[in-house]
Amino acid sequence: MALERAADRALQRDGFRGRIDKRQAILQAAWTVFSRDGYSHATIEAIAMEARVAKTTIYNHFGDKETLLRHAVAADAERVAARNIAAIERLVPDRTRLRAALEELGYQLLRCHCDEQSWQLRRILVAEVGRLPDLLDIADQRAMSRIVGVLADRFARLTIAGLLTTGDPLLAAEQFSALLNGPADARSRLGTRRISDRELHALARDAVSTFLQAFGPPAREA
Amino acid sequence: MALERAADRALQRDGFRGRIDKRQAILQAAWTVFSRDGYSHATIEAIAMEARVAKTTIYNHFGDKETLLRHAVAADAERVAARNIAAIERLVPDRTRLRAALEELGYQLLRCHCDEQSWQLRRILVAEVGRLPDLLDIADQRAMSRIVGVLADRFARLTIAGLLTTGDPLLAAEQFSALLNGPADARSRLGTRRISDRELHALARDAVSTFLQAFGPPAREA
Amino acid sequence: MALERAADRALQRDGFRGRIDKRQAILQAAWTVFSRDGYSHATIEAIAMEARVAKTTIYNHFGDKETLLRHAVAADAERVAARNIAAIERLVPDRTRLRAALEELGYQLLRCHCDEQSWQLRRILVAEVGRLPDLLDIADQRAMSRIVGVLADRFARLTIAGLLTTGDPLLAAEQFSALLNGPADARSRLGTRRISDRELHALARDAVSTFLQAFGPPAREA
Amino acid sequence: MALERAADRALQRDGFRGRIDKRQAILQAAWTVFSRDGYSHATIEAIAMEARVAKTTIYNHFGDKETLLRHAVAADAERVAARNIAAIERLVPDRTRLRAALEELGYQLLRCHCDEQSWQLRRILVAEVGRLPDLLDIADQRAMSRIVGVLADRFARLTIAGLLTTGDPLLAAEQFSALLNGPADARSRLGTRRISDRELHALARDAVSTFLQAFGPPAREA
DNA sequence: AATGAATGAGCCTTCATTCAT
DNA sequence: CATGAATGAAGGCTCATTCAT
Repeated sequence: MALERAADRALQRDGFRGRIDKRQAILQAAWTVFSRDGYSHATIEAIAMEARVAKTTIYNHFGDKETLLRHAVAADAERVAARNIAAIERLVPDRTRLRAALEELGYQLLRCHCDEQSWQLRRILVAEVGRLPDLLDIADQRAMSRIVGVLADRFARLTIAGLLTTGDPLLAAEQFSALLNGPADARSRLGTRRISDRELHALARDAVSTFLQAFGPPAREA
Repeated sequence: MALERAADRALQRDGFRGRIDKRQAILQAAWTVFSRDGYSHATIEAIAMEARVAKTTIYNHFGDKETLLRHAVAADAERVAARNIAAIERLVPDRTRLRAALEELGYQLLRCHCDEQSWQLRRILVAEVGRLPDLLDIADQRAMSRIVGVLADRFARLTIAGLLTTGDPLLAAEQFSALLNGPADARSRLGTRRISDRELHALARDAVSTFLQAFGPPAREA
Repeated sequence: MALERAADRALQRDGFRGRIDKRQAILQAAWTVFSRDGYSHATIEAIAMEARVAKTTIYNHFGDKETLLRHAVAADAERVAARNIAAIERLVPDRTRLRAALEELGYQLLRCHCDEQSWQLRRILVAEVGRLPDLLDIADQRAMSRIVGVLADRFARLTIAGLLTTGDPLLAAEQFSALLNGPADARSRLGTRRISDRELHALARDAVSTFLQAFGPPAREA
Repeated sequence: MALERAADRALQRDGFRGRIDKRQAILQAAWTVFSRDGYSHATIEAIAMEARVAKTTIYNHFGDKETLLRHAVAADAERVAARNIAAIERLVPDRTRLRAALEELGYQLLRCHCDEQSWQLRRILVAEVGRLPDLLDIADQRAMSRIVGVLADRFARLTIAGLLTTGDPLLAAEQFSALLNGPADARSRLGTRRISDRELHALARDAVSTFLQAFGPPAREA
């Protein structure tokens, strides 16, 4: 809400040093610091320095640390969602190379999932969900739910097109995600270890393989 | 190591400045507080009060907050692992009701997974893995790895018995877990919402269903 | 360096959470407390109270206790040096009453040396030089060295004027100081006991007497 | 006082590991730690470890930290005094090489004065004299006063023997010490820097030179 | 709206000291 | 007497937050 107010004056004058918009700078800096240090260890001062802004300015814009976190999380969730959805929407229903297409999609989703930024978002969510439960709402409605939703849509269309056999596209979408992310989480040691591209491809292949045996096209694919 | 020293005097009277088993009391209290408040928000003082002990006593036993966390995590991981493994080992290879048995196993694992204690352990791990990477090692080697390992063993036996078709039992175990936990995580809103028993059963059924289509017995079971 | 920033607003009103010149107030309070209690026994809280300032303000200005000590020592060394040098510069080369003039100088230097403030500075230096060796540099270059240097200059001029016979004016200055301070230190029990003015005069006389026999004017004074 | 009680049983039985006497071990350890870390930074625990003794044992023997310090200081003062006095007593009244003998004495006294242990004793005295004034009495009556006293005696004898001209041997002794130690203190940066033997000899020569011009034999020695 | 200075609450940790055996 | 465990009282330092300009 307050997030937009600033956008309007994003182009206004502003004395000295060229600057995009303080509010934006703060949000970026906040995310940088929050995701680097975790919410509790992050300090407003660090964020202020990163944003080249006085501490008080942050308070003027966001009121307090929690609110700042909420805004930062919202912004990041948006970014994360955008990347995931873009990947999903590249999935074309092509009868002849369904498996390849799904594998490519799986790979792309895994890349998003294993990205540092994604991990950091999840880390903060998990860490703070006890104290700040609404954080999850924010992130969920901007990223998680939307992503699975879009994926389910795709699967529904593929089902209609006779390429998949999903009684419940949403369930299929959830399981597709789970088959991708579950093993990846284990292998990346909660995002601590980088997973090579080759490994990612392998993970995608395994997931798709299982997925297709359960939800593959009606007749063939025994 | 030093963890056992205390056990010896576990039976003493309580005396004035009693001693029963302070170490154990501290460990329990630590876990209570850590998992309730998160590592950073937890204070040694709160733990001391919870354990009915002087703050310094904690330092005498564990040195510092981090070390205390490590010990507490280790202890809890042990508990979590025990419960999971017990559930797995109850899985009997019975040809006629394989599906029912797997569903029961899935349900039990889900109950473990969705248990508050489990969630708290995971929360702390995820939250602090950046700053304290060895925490993951501790938990992984005491719980996560062991659990998947035992599960894989089971699947291997079932494969040999001709009840499953798993080329790579470890992969099967990972995917089985993923199919269970992934959807559960989403539905429980990262452990924030309790999932009803009925829901858990449903989740188990869905997971097993997909699982069996991929890894079911060779001939039958279309 | 940062020491001056505050000077600029030295004239402001006092306001509610006044500001007059906190930095200066802190420095003074710090010296009061440090020299009263010694570095280790002094607490930041005591200093804060003495300066009527919040503890944090001290940290904002000086970063930590050590740095605060360094600044306080520097400030005090400056004061001590000023007094000593002023005394030395009052020494006029007068042929007829050289002895009287030297005795007066000796007396003045002893007064400086035996002053509480001087003793406190020395106490802290000696006590902490092990842990904080650079303290000595600070004090030395602001007080000790300068003082002996100025004294040596004076003696050099007197030598040129034929009033003294100092092959090495610096040595003469050092020995002059030593003859004054050494006995004074013993008599004052490391600054614990006040020495009466009569005693100080006597000490000066003894020192000058010995000094002149070694460095007195060329011809006479066998 | 309590110091002697233990000495009596120094040879008694004592269970286990061969040991000289716990009390003695504690005293040594105390001095080691006190002089290494300074009184405030020294911890009873460190002393206990150094002495291979339980903390409580220290309390059994000495009651509290201050008392322990007093005893340790007393013991060390004794040691320091012994070394100094030994040096002084080696001074023989020899007409033909008085200067050489004095220089040798000066050199020996400087070595004592500049010794680490001496500095540490002085450091602690100076640091704590405010809070624990009786420390000075202890050290003074066991070391400082005795040393100057013995030196004054020597000078008195030399005066009677016609080798020196000291109206007040005590003054002469004090000034002799001052001429030695004053410059040495400056050059050693309060005991921080080691002074080479050559330098020490030079310092002794300078001191003796001035000293003899003031207190040399009656007629000769211009 | 932006800033520099100041604040108060609190946290981790240390240490001299005391119990109970 | 010696010991291991436990304690209470601080102390240094950090941080979110607020004034006053």
